[in-house]
Amino acid sequence: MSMYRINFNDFFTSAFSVDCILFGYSEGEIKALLIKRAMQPFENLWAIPGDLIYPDEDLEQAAERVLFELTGLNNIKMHQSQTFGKPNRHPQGRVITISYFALLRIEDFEVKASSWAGDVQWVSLKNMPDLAFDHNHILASTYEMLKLKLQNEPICFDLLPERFTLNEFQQLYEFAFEQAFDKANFRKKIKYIPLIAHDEKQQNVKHRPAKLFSFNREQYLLSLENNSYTFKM
Amino acid sequence: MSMYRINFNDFFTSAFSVDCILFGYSEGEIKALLIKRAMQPFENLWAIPGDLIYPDEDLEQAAERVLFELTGLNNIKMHQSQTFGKPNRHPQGRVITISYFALLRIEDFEVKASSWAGDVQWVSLKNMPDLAFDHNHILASTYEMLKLKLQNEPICFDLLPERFTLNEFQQLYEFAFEQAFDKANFRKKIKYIPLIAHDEKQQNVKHRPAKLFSFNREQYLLSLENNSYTFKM
DNA sequence: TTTAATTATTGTAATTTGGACAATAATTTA
DNA sequence: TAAATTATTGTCCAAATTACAATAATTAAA
Repeated sequence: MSMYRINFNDFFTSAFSVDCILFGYSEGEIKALLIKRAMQPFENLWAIPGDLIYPDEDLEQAAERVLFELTGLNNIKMHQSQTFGKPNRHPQGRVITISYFALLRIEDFEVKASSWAGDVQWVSLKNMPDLAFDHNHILASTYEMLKLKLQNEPICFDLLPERFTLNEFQQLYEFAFEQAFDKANFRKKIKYIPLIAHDEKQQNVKHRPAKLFSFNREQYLLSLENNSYTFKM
Repeated sequence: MSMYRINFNDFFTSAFSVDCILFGYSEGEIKALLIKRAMQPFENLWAIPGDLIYPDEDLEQAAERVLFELTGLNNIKMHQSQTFGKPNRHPQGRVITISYFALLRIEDFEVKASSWAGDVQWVSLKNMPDLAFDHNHILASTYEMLKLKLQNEPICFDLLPERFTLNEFQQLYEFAFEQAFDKANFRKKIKYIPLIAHDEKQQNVKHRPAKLFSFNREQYLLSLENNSYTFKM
């Protein structure tokens, strides 16, 4: 919670806000973290966590603060996506909003509604209700950006558990790109991605357990410097 | 020139601005259109054309208006890139700026400094002076975005002349990606890009003239609908 | 008019990648 | 112990990529 909460009108007639889109992956689906607004306007509607930026605050800092205040998520490094500023997107005045996003492992974090958030929940992108403001638009457009990044940067490993099976890895891409891949060919495709093969195996499955892998980030960063490998899916 | 020009202080203590980055290509180099500021702050420094957004104005509309007011360029469709908002990036108060960019053929447009722009000029990215505000940073970061788009969308044809040789086409990519390609292999790479081969040939060269091509945008758009081809370099 | 110089354009052969599909391996459960 | 299930590896063929060579068209100089 911030030290002070200034009145809406103190932001004059124009104001900036940040909207913080958290993407997670569980049960074979990509989900976004939403809050239920316990405040006018759009009271009781689900929304992307977001709020106004203080006049002396850096954008990225604001994104982290707002996310923490509403959901309890702390120290999440956010990436800027796009800025939305239709003159009437906010019913109470001119508010231009800068959207930020981050990816995380749902099971690694605990979320807790606070401040004016009445509830917090992970919602599957395939099952999105009508959201407050232009948040459906913001979310859809940021998801497109996520999919683009999934093809060109190894951010998939921020969504997968720290140790994953090659099948889980494949399923994430099948979900995002809405198409099935051949198992054998998928393994060839990822041949050069630096992975660590562990001795450990999948637990509690009713069939041959798969080997667990993790992403070798150190080696990846090295290869970036060398220009010896560029991630591509 | 707009109908009215409100005082800087009328934008309260916080304001939005747009910065309009125009990329062009000539003499084998990618260039950006800059203005010389005839106004404080940073008077006489070169800068990206940009100005404050009116409180009731759409962002994209603002970008087009500002570009026109400062450079005379009319009806240029701009694409959003990123938003910059460090609290002290503007010496006279809090200004968050949303950067937009567009590509055009330098020889197809005439630019003319007006409003508070003292001069306008195309400047090679390889030879960029110190710019006003954080404009070097904004420009560099938008150029990165341009390079990404050059790989995934056929925007190269917005930079090339309407009719171009395959070599000019190749040189544009060699400039952007700072690497040489094999001529024969480049032609294989672009095999599926829908081009129209004209009977016309290059003029005034001291050697065998190359055939001229143009981009078949209609066919490209059709193939987008069919999902029969996706541009990739 | 011929020839050298220069660049455009096309071709070839070896290698690598990609996709379809089959075979084998390891595990659980009945 | 066998059936079921999924993991993992292999094979074959087509397509793309790479390096490099050959040929074609034009200008300019001899």
